[in-house]
Amino acid sequence: MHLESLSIFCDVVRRQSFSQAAAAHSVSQSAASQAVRQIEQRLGVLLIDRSTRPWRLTPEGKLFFQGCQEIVERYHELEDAVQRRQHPSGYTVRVASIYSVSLHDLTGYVDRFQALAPGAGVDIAYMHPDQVYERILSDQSDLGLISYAHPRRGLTAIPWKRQTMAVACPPGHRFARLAREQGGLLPRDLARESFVTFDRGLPVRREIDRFLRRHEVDMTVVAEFDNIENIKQAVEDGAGVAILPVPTLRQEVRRHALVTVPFRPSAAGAPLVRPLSIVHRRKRRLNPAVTEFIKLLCAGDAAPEAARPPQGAAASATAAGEAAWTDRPRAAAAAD
Amino acid sequence: MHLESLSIFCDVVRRQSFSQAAAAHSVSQSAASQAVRQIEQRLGVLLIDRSTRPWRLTPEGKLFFQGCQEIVERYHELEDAVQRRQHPSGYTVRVASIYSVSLHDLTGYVDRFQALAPGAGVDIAYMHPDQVYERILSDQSDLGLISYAHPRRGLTAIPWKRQTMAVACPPGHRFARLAREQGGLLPRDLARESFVTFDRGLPVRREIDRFLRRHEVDMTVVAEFDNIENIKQAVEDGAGVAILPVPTLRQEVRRHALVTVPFRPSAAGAPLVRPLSIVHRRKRRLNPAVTEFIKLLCAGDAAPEAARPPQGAAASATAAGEAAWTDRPRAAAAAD
DNA sequence: CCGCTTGCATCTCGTTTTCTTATACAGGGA
DNA sequence: TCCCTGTATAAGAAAACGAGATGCAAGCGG
Repeated sequence: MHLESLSIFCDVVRRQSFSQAAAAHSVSQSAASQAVRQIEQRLGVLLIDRSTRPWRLTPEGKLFFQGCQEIVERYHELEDAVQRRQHPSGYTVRVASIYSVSLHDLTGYVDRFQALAPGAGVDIAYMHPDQVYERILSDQSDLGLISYAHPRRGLTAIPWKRQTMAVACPPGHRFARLAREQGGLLPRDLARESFVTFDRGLPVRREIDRFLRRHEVDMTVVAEFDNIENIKQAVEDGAGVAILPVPTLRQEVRRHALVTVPFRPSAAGAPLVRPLSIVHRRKRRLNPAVTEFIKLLCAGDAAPEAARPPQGAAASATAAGEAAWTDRPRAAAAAD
Repeated sequence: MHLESLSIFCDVVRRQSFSQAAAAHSVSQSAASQAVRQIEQRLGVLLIDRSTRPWRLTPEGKLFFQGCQEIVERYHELEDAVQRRQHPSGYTVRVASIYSVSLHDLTGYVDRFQALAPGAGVDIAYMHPDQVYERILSDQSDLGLISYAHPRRGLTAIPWKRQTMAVACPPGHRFARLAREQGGLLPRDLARESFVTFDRGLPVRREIDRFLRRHEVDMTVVAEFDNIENIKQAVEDGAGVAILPVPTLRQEVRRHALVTVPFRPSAAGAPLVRPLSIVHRRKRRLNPAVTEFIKLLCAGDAAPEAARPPQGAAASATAAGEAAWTDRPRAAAAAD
């Protein structure tokens, strides 16, 4: 019997819901249903009486639930204990991040983490997204922070943040006035504007293009770069405007080198966001310190459940290019 | 994590041997090795230090072993408890058996079982082997007793007995004297003898033919039946001799209707035996009462471990047509 | 009273995992 | 040194798993 199945069963009972338990375990409702059924079949005992609505635990179900709960918990504690023994004092969580997750975003978490777990440390390294994947797979880092996570053999991604994207332009640009006067601009205001953007083939570029196409806006691409820094530089130099994640513009805005102009909520479709994900090696139990750090990262954020929104349940948040995933053979690398 | 893997790990530790633990769990040595490795990989911790010989548990391994042992045991108890609650008092073990497993073989076990588990009962039904399979698969019986068990989707077989086969002939037959004077006969004594045997296509027939071929004996087949009773009748009627499992001849020998003439241990190859197996539905946890009954059946018999002998380990017992199996798509039905 | 929504079960099918067989490799004993 | 025993590893096959689609039944709002 799979311990994960037992855990799902416990969750189903606690939440009185298959679908919620499924979501909590990042599997489809179907999988949760099958997991419980499998237990029942193996035991030859009905644990949940589905004839009544809402369903109830059978007496056997109650008994099994109580035992199960303890067994699952004990096992998790055992794993913790074994792993902690290996790293007796503190453990340094090794994080590999893409450049464009600003230091600023992370230092807060790191401080809180070190306060919370004295003796533990966090070691953050910034690098190209391809390198992030590599470091995770080669076990040089525990966690990776990337944007537009895409399935890769042996990796699991947890949705983290969704950064709103806005237009960036020099302070003297006519858009800057628009921002002040109207509080933002509409996509069609961008028509025929000079545009500095990402390389074709990057997921973020595809998202932006899709957005512009949806709003039937035609911009004039004057430059393409494979990273945000170059784009910002080009915009500062007056090459044109860009569409970038707001948090990545903090520095430039503060020193008045650039201005961010948000989109005004428009009728057509979802706003433009850049999804950031936490990735880690799949099928591997994370060190307690690492788990703690992930919890911290996710706490107070949009996605507290480290879950994929599968099937019917909560499939809304997924705008276009992004969804939580747990590896799956495909291709291409994202850089931005 | 699979509880079965944890259980295997515990067994590996207890027996200080991967191969023995594998055998005890009816899997290949390879599978046991992989199971342990999988646990280690998931934990990211080495549990067994293989650099020394014999290998030893690492400190983490010791810790994990202790916890594991308890968790596995607790889970088994939980399953027991849940199943027992469903059948509060006694449970009747429903056995489906082929005709030729004599009542005599079983009554002893049944008595012992009822003494051991008061309140429990055993319900034995005799039928054609095809029906035995059917009853197991349709959950009308808990256990089946069959000969020459062959893989079937959804069934698991446990080797039970290996019945020695001998020549059966009328008391007046010349073989009867041979038996008295020489204590048995050699395969070649059978040459050109009139032979009553099983239908072609039955596994038992194939085994017998193989045996005769190995000893280069050519018999004259005078009649073929698909069941033992008819064969015995024909032999009693003087149609010829037959080769049958000794225990199935008990009645006829006692009332001096037939004589069994054993084969004298001859040089060439294995003796002729009929393997009997206990089959049950696969992937299904057996009721405690059923487990108990199986234990009883196997106790004091040749195959105390309910195990297949895979790979290097203990592959000896398997003569020719038989091996323990856990389903596997093939075809054909056995009757005898 | 009826169509709609919600929640779970079931089916199918592609993917992943797991297992077996075959083989390599390392220590220990003759 | 060579064989024998015990474990690891590789490759291919088989089984299990899980997602998505669909079915179905019960509550719910009009």
